[in-house]
Amino acid sequence: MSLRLTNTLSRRVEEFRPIEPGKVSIYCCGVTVYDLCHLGHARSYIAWDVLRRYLSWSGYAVTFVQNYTDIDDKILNRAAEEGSSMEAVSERNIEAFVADMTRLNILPADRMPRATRSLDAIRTLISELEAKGAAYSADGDVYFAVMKHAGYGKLSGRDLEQQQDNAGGRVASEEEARKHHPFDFALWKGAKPGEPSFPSPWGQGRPGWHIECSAMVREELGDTIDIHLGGADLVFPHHENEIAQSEAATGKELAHYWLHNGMVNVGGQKMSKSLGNFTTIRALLDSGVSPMTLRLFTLQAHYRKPLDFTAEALEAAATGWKGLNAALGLTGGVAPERSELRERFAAAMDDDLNTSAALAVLFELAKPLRALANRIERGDESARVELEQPENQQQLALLQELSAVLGLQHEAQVADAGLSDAAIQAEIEARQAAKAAKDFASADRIRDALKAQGIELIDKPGGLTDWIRS
RNA sequence: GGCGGCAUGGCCAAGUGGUAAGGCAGAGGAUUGCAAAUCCUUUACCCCCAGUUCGAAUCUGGGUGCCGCCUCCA
Repeated sequence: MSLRLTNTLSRRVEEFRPIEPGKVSIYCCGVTVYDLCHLGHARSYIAWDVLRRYLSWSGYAVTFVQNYTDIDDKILNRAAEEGSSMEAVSERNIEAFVADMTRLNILPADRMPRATRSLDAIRTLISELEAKGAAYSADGDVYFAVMKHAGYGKLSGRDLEQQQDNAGGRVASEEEARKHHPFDFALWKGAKPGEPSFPSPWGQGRPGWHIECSAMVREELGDTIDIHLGGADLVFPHHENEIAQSEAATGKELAHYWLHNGMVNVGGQKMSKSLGNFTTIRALLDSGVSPMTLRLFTLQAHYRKPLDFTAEALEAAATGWKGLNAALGLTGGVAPERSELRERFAAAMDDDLNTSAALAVLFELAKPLRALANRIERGDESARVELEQPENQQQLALLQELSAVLGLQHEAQVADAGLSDAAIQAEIEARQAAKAAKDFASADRIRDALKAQGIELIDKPGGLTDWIRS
């Protein structure tokens, strides 16, 4: 079986066939860098990271491009608020983006173009559209004429005639007045006083949001790419407009496959900055949730479905990850050539990236291994011997291999600088003395005190006590 | 109003015609001074109604509830 993906264009699951055998070009809509990334971004980029890892694992040479939108009203607003500049806000948030993605073990894109560095490509594209009569200028702005593009609406299933009379939510503005059609959108926005602007044939100004992506896709990957990625909230208008611009200019299909991830919800509502119900990636990770827990949490659901973010679900993922992590902490092994479990894993992933089913394979692989790992942790030498058996070695290597495809990697126990090993050992001995004297109150006090410092005691048969940092 | 999607055990979540994966929680057991941790075992007929079928969670029709997009948004 080969990879099948849900293509938003057809709203169906389609077999994946690359333009060039063995190669895949991917463009992923990136972030507007006016603030820190939240869990919605994490979910999206984890999903696409897994797609990319799976394609690579399957033998494809993947070229992955992701953009930064570094000029936008929100960035300018933010800069004005804090009395800094557009560049300062962008740079800071790009740095934060890279740091957050790195923590989540998301592979960096092969190239990460920025809107402000792609101005030539943007201006060229707008000129072409203008020459083809698909764009018109009005008072320093340039708009795309949706009525001039026959395929408009093909991605989002929108009918211009039907939508026209309902403009609910649309705000009447000067900009609206300049448009020929309510769905027309700005390719170039004339400069406003005090805002950064760039020269163009239409005067000083800056690019509209949608044209940036069209230009960057083309510049980095060409007229037609294999896969275009993004959040479900980008289907309309962003991706619809992107298609219209690119296809009107080149006359070629922009992307063969459009994949969209579901939203992260909080209390049944979409997590978003405008609703203010968001948790940033770093706030969550800094609160003690491990990056791999977050990864597991998102991968337990299918990427297209909404994912409700709750403390309970996260807690469940944390406990689940603990088991996988224990098994992944083991070393050694040689993966078998063929394996029924590897085939099950691949079959699940081929089925529109069914990571939930793929994870079931990992849990199955990990089950006996984590038992061994935990026994070894507790000083059981026979477990060490069992682990050496070929069957376990193969299972371990396979677990490592498949986990890597999902970007799941072993997390070492968090080092606790607070207590030295010797100090902990001394406390354990004090507790043992108390136990020997049947002074259980003191013994419990010592145990609780250690636990409060992240040291967990494990009583073993024979009156011995091990400890681990929890 | 238009377009799209979802509804599976206490929670999360796979499964798209052949009799319900997996994770968490819970229960029982082992271990422990008691715990914790760990190990073993274990728990569902799929929102409602009607229909198609030998057979449906899975297909069709209707209903109910929820969500996303239509305005910046992963």
